[in-house]
Amino acid sequence: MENFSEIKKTKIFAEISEFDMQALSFCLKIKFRNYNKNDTIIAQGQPVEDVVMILKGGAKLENIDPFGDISLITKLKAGDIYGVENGFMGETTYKDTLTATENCLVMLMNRHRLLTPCQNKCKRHDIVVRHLVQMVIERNYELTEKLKLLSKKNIKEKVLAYLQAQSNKAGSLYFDIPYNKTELANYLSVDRSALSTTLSRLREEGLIDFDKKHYHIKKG
Amino acid sequence: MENFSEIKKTKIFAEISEFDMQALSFCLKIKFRNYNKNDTIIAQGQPVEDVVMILKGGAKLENIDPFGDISLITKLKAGDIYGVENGFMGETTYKDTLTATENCLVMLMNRHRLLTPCQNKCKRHDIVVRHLVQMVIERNYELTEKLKLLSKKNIKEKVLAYLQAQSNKAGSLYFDIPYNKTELANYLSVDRSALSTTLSRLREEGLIDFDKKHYHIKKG
DNA sequence: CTCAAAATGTTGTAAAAACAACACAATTTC
DNA sequence: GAAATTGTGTTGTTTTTACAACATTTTGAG
Repeated sequence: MENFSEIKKTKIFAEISEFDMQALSFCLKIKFRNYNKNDTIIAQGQPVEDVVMILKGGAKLENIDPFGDISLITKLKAGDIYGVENGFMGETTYKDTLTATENCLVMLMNRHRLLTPCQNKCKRHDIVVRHLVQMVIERNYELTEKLKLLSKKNIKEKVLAYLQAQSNKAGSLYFDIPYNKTELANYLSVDRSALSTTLSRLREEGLIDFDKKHYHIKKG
Repeated sequence: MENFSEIKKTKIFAEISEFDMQALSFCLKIKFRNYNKNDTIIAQGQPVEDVVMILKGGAKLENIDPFGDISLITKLKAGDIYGVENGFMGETTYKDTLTATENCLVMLMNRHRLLTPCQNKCKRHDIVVRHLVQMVIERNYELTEKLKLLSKKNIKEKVLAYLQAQSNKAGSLYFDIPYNKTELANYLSVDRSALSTTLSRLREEGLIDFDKKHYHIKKG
């Protein structure tokens, strides 16, 4: 089956055999698209048709507010999905913009088919729904974490909380983050130069060290 | 059945008959608790045992960070739940504090039983899970909305975006919000007096009007 | 490898927010 | 209904942040 090797790698479809995937492909009206770096995969305001899954490459999810200000919501990598909430909430248009940050292979699934138990009551479909729920809950968890970050009252606390969370996630005081400085500022909703100053001061104080996307939290 | 009239009013159990609820009660190891105003329903750090649902009354969900700063995440009212994500994510302790803001009747459900399809493959259980998923997705949606608020770069934009969202939700330019000024400041993670100043200026400019928890957005 | 574009750190300045203190209003409690 | 508690608006001060401009470094495309 087309692109099955990539599909197999994703959490949602890992348990599905190629034969079952064949049927599921039909059931979910699966389509594939290729995008080049910087291509728009989904444009905010577009009518909601599909749930999108990144199969290869990466993309950034951004929101543009009425004033034209852009904020980085998160980055998506292979296996990540976008559009389930929109589908479930009965939204008629996408509420964010998804842009390829590198060349991408993307899989589109019909949102109605994905969320409504299929007529055939196929086991495969159930498995997919179960994983989908799991992913939504994980996403929920991440959103809550980010919310706690943005609730901090100054840049220093935001950065430290972010780095601490990343450190915990990595299980080490040495870790890489997915954002460069410009993107991190955007992610934390703070001014880039202010973030730069804060990071420099934290390094000065001996609390952290960093190089490019690599960071180190110095305890004690 | 005990408290069935209250249970019946909630979205999750609305479709369940008293007879089925009887069985479900056993299946989910349902317990009831009464709390007085200001009582702690869940203390942050406590081991996760149950998913909590407010049956009567109201509560506030707050998070206390390592510095001791408290931030208001949201208010819960009858029918709202807390603890599903914790359960699903394999967390061993509750990550937030839930406090009764008025006298409360609360229902506790065993988190394992709630999330794992039951042995009896009972239809009732499936219905509950489906509604649960719906609620998690709605919550996800709300979190995303709040995230967009907190991403705004100044208090004025935060307030206006919040009020706009509430106005949309109510479907009118006249609407009530669930927070008083102090709580709103907390919810938006801004200083109370700064919020007060901003609101006064917005009223001065003729953009909005308000009294207590009642607001009015003046267009054009 | 070369050159253009993007990212980064730094600095000074202006704007915004936090903080603190207070008077007064509203609400709750007994 | 009186007293105590909590909420609100205002003001002045301090701290933090955003903004803008710039020099340098890094990255990426051809």
